[in-house]
Amino acid sequence: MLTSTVENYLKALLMLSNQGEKRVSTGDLAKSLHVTPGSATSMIKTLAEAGLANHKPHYGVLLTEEGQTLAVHVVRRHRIIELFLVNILEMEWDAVHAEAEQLEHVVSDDVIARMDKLLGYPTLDPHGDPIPSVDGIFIERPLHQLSHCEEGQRVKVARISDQNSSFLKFAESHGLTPGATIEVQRRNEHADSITLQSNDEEITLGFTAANRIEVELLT
Amino acid sequence: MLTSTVENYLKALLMLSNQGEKRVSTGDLAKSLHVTPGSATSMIKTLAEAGLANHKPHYGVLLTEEGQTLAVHVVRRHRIIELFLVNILEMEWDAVHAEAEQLEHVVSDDVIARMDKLLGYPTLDPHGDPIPSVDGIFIERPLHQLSHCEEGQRVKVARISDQNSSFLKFAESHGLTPGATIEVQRRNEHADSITLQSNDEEITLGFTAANRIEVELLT
DNA sequence: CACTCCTTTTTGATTAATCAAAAATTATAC
DNA sequence: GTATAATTTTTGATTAATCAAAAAGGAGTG
Repeated sequence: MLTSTVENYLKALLMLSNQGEKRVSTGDLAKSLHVTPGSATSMIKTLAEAGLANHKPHYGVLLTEEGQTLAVHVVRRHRIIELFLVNILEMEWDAVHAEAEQLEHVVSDDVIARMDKLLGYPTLDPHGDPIPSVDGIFIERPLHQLSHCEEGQRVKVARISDQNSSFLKFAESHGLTPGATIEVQRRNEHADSITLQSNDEEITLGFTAANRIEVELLT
Repeated sequence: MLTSTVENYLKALLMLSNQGEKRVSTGDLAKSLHVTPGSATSMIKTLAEAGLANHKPHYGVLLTEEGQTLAVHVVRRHRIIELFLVNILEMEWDAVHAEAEQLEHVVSDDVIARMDKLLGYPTLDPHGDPIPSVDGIFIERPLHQLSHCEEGQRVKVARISDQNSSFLKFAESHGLTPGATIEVQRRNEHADSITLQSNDEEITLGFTAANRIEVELLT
């Protein structure tokens, strides 16, 4: 069996490579896992020896087919657990990421299958991220970044791609949760900001924050 | 935070000492955790240095107040998780022990509190073992060992004190689950066996097996 | 008291994961 | 085409947990 640490490296590699599209640098990997570059290098070697990654020294790493499959399964476990914690145990959506981070490494496939069933075979987690199927298929929707929307555009919030608890709390407090409908009032390139109508309040977000909110365009 | 390994040693010490009644020998501890005596000795030292256990070299270990409190909390987590897996996720009662063994080390107190609430603040786990309260109180019932019951005695199964999956499967298949009512038909000291009427079948158990079944006497 | 037996402790090695700091490599600049 | 900067890799140490095997300790027997 894989250690939690190995699973975390696999998951990070999956994310940083954009599901295997591009090579990942040692430095980026190290940063994303909060370890030193030396630690990343040595784990990369371990993964390569185990046939889970492909390493060209000084030119980055990429998961092998096998590594990618394992990584996708960790992501699947993570997202099913998150939804379970929110829907069944009624946890706050900003707290479940940290909890799932721990559970994903120890929960058996049997338990995941039962959670999946109890949840009605969901396809999206509480943050709007797709839940890969058992055979590792991601169903990606064609989404747009809120930061790129034009004035007057009405949109449906589809996904918050930031797991930071305080950002999630902030988003929720302004009605920016998956499923919510909002309208872009104004955008100001110079001020680097976009103003939205959400429920009956008006909020202005910087582009960096608006970047983390993905939407579906309406009408 | 404590490592899973430390938590497992604490739990084993709690059990082997009969909730702190008697000192535990290094050998017994090692055996119960499937490690060599040397490993046990070195962990005992670690626990003693951390103030979680009291070690008299060559004369056994005992948990300190602090160690005992921590151990009881691990047991509480374990048993709530077991009941959750059976009642909410509908797992088989013989499979939940192994799963809970993993989960007990990573599930947060918040999740345990939510499971506890969802289950209706239960006091017994699926095997009839008491679930300690948040403040560490065990409610022990006055139970009898089935092996000591007399002929003609009608009893209610209260607890199966064996977590072995195949034994649990066997017990269940003969109706020997907590809550079931059975009657002692015969006991035979020489044959080391006891014969029971359970549902509409008759089964004979050796005393060793009957020892693991605890009961409440009826009428 | 000495001898043996059994248990416990100690010692030295190993594995996974990490870090800090030194060395090597690649990329960039002039 | 050498020097400089940035990144990556290597090296050597550390920590937690373990094992195998050697050494030490306690208990019972004669």
